[in-house]
Amino acid sequence: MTKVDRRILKSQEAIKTALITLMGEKHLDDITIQDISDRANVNRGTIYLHYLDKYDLLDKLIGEHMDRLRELCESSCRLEWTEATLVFCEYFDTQYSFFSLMLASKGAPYFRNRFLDFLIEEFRCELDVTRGKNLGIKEEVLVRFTASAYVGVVEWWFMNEKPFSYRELAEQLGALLERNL
Amino acid sequence: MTKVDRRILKSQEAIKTALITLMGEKHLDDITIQDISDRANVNRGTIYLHYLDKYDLLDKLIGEHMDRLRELCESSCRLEWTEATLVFCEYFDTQYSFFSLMLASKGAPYFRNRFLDFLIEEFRCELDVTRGKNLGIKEEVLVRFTASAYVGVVEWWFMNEKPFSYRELAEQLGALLERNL
DNA sequence: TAGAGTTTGTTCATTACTGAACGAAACCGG
DNA sequence: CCGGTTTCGTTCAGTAATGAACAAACTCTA
Repeated sequence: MTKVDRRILKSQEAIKTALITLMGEKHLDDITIQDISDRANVNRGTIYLHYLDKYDLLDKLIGEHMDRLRELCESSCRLEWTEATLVFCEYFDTQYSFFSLMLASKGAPYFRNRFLDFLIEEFRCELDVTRGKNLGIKEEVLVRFTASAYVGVVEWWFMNEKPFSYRELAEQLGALLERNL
Repeated sequence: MTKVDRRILKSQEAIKTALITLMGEKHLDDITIQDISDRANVNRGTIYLHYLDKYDLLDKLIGEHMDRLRELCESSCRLEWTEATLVFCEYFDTQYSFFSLMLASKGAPYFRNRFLDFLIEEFRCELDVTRGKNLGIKEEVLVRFTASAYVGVVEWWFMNEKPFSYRELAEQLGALLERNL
């Protein structure tokens, strides 16, 4: 990873936080590129230097969060699901405003799918259907089943404004994962 | 006032706030240009593009506050001293962290003098020693007398961490000014 | 649906900022 | 007092961001 010009990092950072705060105020469709550049205090053209359009911007923004979750996953892949889930839920908690915004906003389905795909990918490489409790169950089915369940619970947790701590969430989810994977 | 490139404004803003926060942590003499550029997330050379050195930077920073006070003065020059002082003290209050930092830090004497000079200048053009209560008193003396008194009280107010509200400060100062100018 | 006004996406020349490098000055521990 | 290290102030070629302009697409509303 070669060193990136700080101007690029600063511009992108400003643009991304501008989009996030704007999404807290109105729907993505009602946000113009001008709105974003104004809020980011950046020339309108600068946005096009880094992103195709606002959807690409949101896409990359979500992608970065998924990447960070993936990193967390890799750095704790030796752990059991219970502990790995704790690491995840801790991240959810620290990024609460972002995730709840993503799940609550109009763009929710898009984010949901990105998150689902991410989990499917992660679960797949940690799985073994050739023995044990899952003998006879198709990998594709098991993975989809579990990932959907996972997303559903996380989504519910955010939509209900953290009805309990992220530690409890992790405990419950962890137990259910152990049972199924 | 022609429109300034936003890059200039952003750089200068970052550099100035970097200096202010650093001055809250250590003495100006212990702050290096590198410290400032790191904190501002700006190339070291960029600082030299705008300022001669850290003293010039502080100088310009103080100057801007004096300019703002001068503007306040002009936009309310029709007012009596009591009301004009209220406008001043309100500004002191909103910029509390900056002013108390300036008066508390090692560079205090320098700031004090800038503030004193500013007041002397302002008082001088509002003054009339050819009649009334000040007949016979030299302008130079009266102006210096009053400005020093003013600075002394403001300094005391900041050093003692706002022993009372800025409104009270303005009332008291205003009354004393009316008596002397 | 016509037409006025936005928003978009792109181009262009200019400007500010960048990282890297450098010698010179200042600082500091032995 | 010396030699090593830090900080300074400056140069440089390269790059990112800028404001202005433009035609095209889109969105109102009359």
